[in-house]
Amino acid sequence: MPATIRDVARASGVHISTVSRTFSAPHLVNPETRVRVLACAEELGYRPNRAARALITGRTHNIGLIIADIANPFFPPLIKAAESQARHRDYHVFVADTNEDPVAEEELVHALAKQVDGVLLCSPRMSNSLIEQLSREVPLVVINRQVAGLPCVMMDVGQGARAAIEHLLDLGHRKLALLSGPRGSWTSREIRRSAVAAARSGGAELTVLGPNPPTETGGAGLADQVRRNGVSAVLAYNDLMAIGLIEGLDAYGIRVPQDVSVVGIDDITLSRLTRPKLTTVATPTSAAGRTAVDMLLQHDTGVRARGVRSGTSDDRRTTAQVMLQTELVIRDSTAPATPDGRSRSGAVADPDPHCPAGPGHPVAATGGVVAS
Amino acid sequence: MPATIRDVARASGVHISTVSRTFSAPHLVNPETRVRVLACAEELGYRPNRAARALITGRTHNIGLIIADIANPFFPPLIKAAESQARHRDYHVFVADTNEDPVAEEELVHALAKQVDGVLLCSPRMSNSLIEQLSREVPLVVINRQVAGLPCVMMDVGQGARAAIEHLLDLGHRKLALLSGPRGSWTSREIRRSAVAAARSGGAELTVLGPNPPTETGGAGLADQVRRNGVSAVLAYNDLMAIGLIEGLDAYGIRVPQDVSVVGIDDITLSRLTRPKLTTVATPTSAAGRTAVDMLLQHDTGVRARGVRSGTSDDRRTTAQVMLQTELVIRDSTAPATPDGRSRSGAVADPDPHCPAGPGHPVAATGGVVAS
DNA sequence: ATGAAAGCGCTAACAA
DNA sequence: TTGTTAGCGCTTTCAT
Repeated sequence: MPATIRDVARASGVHISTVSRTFSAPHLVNPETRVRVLACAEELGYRPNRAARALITGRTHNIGLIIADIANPFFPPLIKAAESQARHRDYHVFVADTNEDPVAEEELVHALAKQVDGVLLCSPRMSNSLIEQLSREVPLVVINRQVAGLPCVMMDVGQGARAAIEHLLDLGHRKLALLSGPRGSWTSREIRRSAVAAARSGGAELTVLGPNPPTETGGAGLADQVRRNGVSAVLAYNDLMAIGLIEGLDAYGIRVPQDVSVVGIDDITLSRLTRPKLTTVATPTSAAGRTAVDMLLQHDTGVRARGVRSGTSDDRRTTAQVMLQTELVIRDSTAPATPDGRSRSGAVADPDPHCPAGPGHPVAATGGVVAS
Repeated sequence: MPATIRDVARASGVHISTVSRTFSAPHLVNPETRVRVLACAEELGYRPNRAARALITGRTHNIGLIIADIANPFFPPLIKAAESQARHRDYHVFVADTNEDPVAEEELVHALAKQVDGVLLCSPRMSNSLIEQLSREVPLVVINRQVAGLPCVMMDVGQGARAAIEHLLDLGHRKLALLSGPRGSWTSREIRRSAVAAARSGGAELTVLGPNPPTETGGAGLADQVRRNGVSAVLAYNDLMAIGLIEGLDAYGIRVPQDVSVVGIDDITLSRLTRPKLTTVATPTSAAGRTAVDMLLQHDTGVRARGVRSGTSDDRRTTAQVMLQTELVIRDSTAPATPDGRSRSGAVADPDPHCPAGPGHPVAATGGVVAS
């Protein structure tokens, strides 16, 4: 039986409202009284019931985090950073997994709406209009997607994809392929747009393969197509697909980077641990998680004034949109093309395998506001 | 302004208690009325406020999941499985990360207690007595640890470690090392106990190195010690450390498995993707997550009878303890020892790298009750 | 089958 | 500075 505010009031000989103030507005209570109340509360192990408090204040001190696939190694660092940041601000986090299913996404927002002060929508697959509509039910911050009028945290994968393509171009590759991501993914569209443009302006040919599930299996399954297309270099939607592709190519006896160069996106931990180590576009996922929480909580004064059911919700937060920088990290899965269109094995392809881990590749996390 | 029960009552011309019944006890309401109420609710987008409901029923329909480190690839599959299972049963999940800190663990349980119907404690680092004490504040299910009198979900790492050591013994290794895990880890103690016993009964020498942080870095940092100890085979607390160790050894020019054999524990996705592919003890993490949720919710009738503040909480759940099976998965990081005490490179060390993925290694997830 | 009324734990005017 | 009172959204006796 957890102690209630009444137990504490009784024990310390004051009215419950005094106990309430002791916790939510300490400066309004006599220091001596406060000490006594605090002592009794401590004694009884009393903790304010947040749900009861929320009922009247309108602030739950909870947030929701809706994730496309928790088991995808791209997300855990983001979840970790978001949870950590939220807890620093005394918020708890509901985490929910949609399995990349747009319908589950919507249902989850509805279900969570009443229990949270806001929801972080991470890599949503639903339509823009639906997202806008849901944002009228509960404050939303969108991660990995741009939605007009809503606060968004994006990573500049467009710039990253361009850098990746240009790197491949520099290495002499002229016949490229792009492994695109899931249908409905903003990130995938950005990558595609940027990659196509970069290839064109570089006078190279780029074949788009997809859409595909953003998994290792998704990548492995494309090995045959990549082989038959006769491309010498591939950019994948993410590291998982890139690694899957490398495995798949390996099964055909095609070596990376000697025969084909492969670039991933994300720089998940895994990408430093496979052989060859993956050349990839690092995305600042932890920073994205932190930033999204900050944006959500920024204007969360809560205080839905008692009884005031304003028809005009003019408490619209300033809908900043933040674009986080990405950075190309060159490792061992890319090498110069040979005249016949294949990669050439050489120094770049086989760096000293005995050199220690090295200083690592820093990830730029500087955010620049691109809209407001 | 979300619609409340009163709005629905007004719209459908009934009393709020009828609306309430429509949702929580539909059979008690006239079918025609029910249809009308439901229609109005739908129209208004009404959803019962779970927090308000919890205030009176005592059931929040939330659970807490406390994780040692979300970014450790061991946990995401467990989180995913737990969240999925919880949602199937109409529960939402708070996820919190302790960063392996026992103090954070305790604070988190307190903070979450009022908002959840129970907490899953995953790989807790705090003391048994504290866990028992906390379990009087909120129902607990302990994962990856055995605590007398409490429901626990364990994975049989003891048996796994024994199988791993025996595998190494079979390969002819006689000078072994164990990389132990974090201080306070039940899993680490079990592994150690079992590995020491297995080595002894096999007449082999086993050096225990640790405790260590359960990370890649933790493993890499031990390469020098492993080298100087002149062991020919190593069992690591987990795959991350094993992979880190392999990297670290590589920096010294020591090859795995030719010079040293390495076995991990967990079978995280990563372990199939590194070179060499890691020999490891597969632990059924998804099954553990599902099972833990089931155990927590099994007897969750909730209904803390109104006003009845029973001093004797005799609603103690049956405290079953479940031990999930593990399985040794032999891949490419182990090879026969040579007479001089090093591994010999050979067929086992270098299997056909071009053979496709293969059927994969199934993970036994059959749970056997070992106590009640 | 439905309504009336009390109350879960708490906060926030308002009074004193 | 403290107490009084009303009530957040909901469920649950108890009547009717």
